[in-house]
Amino acid sequence: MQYGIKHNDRESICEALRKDLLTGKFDFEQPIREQKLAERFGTSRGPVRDALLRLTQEGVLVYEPNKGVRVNSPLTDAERDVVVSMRLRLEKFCLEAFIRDAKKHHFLQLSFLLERLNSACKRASLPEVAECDLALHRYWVAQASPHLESLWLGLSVRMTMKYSRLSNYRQVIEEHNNVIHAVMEKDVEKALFYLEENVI
Amino acid sequence: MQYGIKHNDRESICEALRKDLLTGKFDFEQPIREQKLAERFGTSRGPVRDALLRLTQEGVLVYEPNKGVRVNSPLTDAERDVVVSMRLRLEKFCLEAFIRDAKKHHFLQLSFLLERLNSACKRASLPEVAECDLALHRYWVAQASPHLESLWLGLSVRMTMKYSRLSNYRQVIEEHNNVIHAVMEKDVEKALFYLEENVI
DNA sequence: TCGGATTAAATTGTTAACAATCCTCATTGA
DNA sequence: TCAATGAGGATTGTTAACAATTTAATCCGA
Repeated sequence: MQYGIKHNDRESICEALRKDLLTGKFDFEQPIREQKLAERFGTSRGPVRDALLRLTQEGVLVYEPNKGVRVNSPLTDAERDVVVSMRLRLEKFCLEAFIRDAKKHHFLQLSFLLERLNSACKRASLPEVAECDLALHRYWVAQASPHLESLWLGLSVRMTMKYSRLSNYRQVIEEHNNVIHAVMEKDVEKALFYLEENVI
Repeated sequence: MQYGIKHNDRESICEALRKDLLTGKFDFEQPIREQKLAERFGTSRGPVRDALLRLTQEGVLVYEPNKGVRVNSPLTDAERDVVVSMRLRLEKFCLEAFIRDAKKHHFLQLSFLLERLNSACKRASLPEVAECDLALHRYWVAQASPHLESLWLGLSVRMTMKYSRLSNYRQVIEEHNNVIHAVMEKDVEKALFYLEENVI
């Protein structure tokens, strides 16, 4: 299943906003207005509120009663360290399970996602690289444990927001190639090693 | 600040539902109807939808487009292990920071929450024990890192749902006494040791 | 009797209007 | 001049009605 498929408004609005937030299109501390977003997405305020509520729960936005939401302040370095180690713990578990159970078409999908990341890097488009990077990691998490997917998403978005290592495109490709080749060879040790290198 | 203060409908509905879900008042697999909840809480479906959406994001409920939500299936043992270790990583970080920075009135609040847990245990009321237990842990997390509070909540609720060790009331009190006395003495080592024993 | 199409009911998704709250800024009075 | 006050607008919170979708029941024909 692709992530591009949008079931309803609140889903698609949420994904679009998350993308904007990850690439820094909203100012910190500046409130985000529901009406404005509703006009932008061509809906009423209802679905927009749903999306904002969800992004609040993910920690991307922060909410004050009767005042709306604004971009959350960045994590401290110490907080980020904690989040990174939690994400690693989670993603290692999932990657191991993925390698154990993956069938041929899963590997195929992986190649496809890697190629998409590759192409985004060549175009040097930061928003697309960020999206493809997350989509790739998300794939093995979702396959291995749907239960933990939304938990993983919250961690990843929050730690990606702080600062993005993604601007070194050559390195991004290199790192993911390493991980995925190890996965293809079903070499758990090596895959986890490269993953640790990648998720920092 | 107390958690009992409700800013608006969606907050209070969310807390009430979470409490019910933690103590198993809804059947697995049985869909949860918005209209029914709206009548129960004396509101319209709007705030109910907000609460359900939020609980979905926390992983307590699972959502299917056009079909509503139902109670999520429990974690596998392996998944639960991962969640427990993540929560421990997070909570150790927070408890350490809390001990470092806490002032007198924080300790006072801690005593109050411990007393509330004590009293709930004496009354042998499982829902209240569960709530007081979470409120206690939540306090030092919220104090140490508001950023990570909602993340912590998701982890805790999800792992508590699987099975509750809380029915052994004597042990609950014992464990929390140990942790909090260590905190009061600002003995980080000991506090973390007892916390590890407590969060399983 | 069984399977498939059709209709009706129930439920979720969306919208626009209204209520409540917050913010801005001009006015007032000392 | 400056702080307190209050009116007005802007924004969020809630509601009820409507649209779209799913689920259940009915009917029909083989």
